[in-house]
Amino acid sequence: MGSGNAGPQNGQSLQHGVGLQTSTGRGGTARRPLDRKTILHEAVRFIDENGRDKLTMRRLGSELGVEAMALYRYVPGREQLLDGVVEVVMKELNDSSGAADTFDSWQEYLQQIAHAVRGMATAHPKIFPLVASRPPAAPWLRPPLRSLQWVESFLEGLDYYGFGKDASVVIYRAFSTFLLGHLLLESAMSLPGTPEMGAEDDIEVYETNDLTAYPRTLELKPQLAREEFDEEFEDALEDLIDRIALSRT
Amino acid sequence: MGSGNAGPQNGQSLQHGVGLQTSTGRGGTARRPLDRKTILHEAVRFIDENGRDKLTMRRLGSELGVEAMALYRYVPGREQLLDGVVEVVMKELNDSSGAADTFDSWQEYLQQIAHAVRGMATAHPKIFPLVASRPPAAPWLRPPLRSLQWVESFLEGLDYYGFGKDASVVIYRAFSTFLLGHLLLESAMSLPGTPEMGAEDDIEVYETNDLTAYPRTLELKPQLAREEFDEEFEDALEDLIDRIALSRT
DNA sequence: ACCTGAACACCGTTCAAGT
DNA sequence: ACCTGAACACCGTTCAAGT
Repeated sequence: MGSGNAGPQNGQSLQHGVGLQTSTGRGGTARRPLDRKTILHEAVRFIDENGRDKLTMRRLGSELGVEAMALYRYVPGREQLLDGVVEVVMKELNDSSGAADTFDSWQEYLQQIAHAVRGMATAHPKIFPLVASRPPAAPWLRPPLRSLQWVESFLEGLDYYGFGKDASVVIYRAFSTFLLGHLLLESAMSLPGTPEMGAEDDIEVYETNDLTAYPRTLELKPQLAREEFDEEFEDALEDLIDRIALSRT
Repeated sequence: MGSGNAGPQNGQSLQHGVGLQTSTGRGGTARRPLDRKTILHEAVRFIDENGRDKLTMRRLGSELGVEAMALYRYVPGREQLLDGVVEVVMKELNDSSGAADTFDSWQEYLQQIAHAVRGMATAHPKIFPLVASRPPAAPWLRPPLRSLQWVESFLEGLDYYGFGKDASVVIYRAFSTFLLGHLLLESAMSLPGTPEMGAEDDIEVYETNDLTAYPRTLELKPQLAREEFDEEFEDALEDLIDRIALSRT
């Protein structure tokens, strides 16, 4: 093991050949126009792949074939860039939701809404926490349902199915917390898990957290470990819809 | 105060502690022992006050009266420091929960549990998102209920009140998503809100997001804006407990 | 034993300057 | 009009050196 090696091994696996852009070759130079939309979409792609913390003005620039400073012409700063990322996925969500009047019942409508939001969360598990926790533009917009357009369309749908105004507000709130809880949990659980141990001595051990001090947890570990997010989501969604139906009187 | 001697004492076991102790440092006491616990508690205090993004190894060090590098003797790095912060507040939560057998019914027991977790979230609104979204140590621990000790004690309580193993797992999961949804929402909404506009000309305006394109949202804005988190939490908690009662058969 | 100085490889952001 | 070089004030982290 460590001979007097002076070379510092940094624990990062960065620097694998990325750049295929940067002019060179390709007779046409093919410089993308580089507008705000291009930047935001690249940012979404990058976070999907590498996670929020790896997104850096400099790295995003190089991914687009420009220096970081060029981005400031289109985006005021890193924070607003992240806001823009949230905007992009919310727009995807808006576009993926069907019109209210294409369903046979309000139950089906709400089901479809919920599934559309879940689709966004599972398509972008590393972005969903941003949707969930960035401060909303208006204080009465609740994460993760935080776009005016989305809320307007939702209220429209509820109106179409005959829900009154008070009921609509209650439903919007119940939906928000329901979706936030389930989807954030699902996003969080789908992510890597703490990347410990850089040393290459031990490999095993790990999995066993020494649960001997926690007998009940140990006993239930197999059941706790079997996650059925699909089923859990569907069951809880049905529950929620049933409760709404009951309160409709 | 003394100072009969003239001339600067050179060498000498420097107890001086004079000097740069930045602002918030307690004036009097000389050098704190600086162990892991001290560091973690200071980190909690700092995030409570300034938020996660402002917490920096260098700033935390200066808050404790040392250079940043001194922290690395007690904490492996910034990420693990944040993990430690989560540990600290989870320990507070464990200590604040009463023993299961001090309640008259399982309903009361669950109520108390839920309120204890909510207490943690509202005491540390800037830390709760960390509790909610850091990858859990074991993949079958769900945020925000992510400490082995907590889960063990919870399972113990459910056992005490006669819940079977399967029911306990179901309840643990339902509780997780319930608490995650409600408390994360509450934390997120209690935070500053996007700090736009640095100009000091107008104050008003702002509030009106030009909702003319969103008539239904505009109409419901007053009701949407009136947040009653207490009531909402209590109502939803009762609902959850009622559902558990029903499934108990 | 515990802490610091100095150094390295990064950051976000600004601004004058290039084309 | 759009981009870059250079610079500034920060970061996390390592390591040899101080006491």
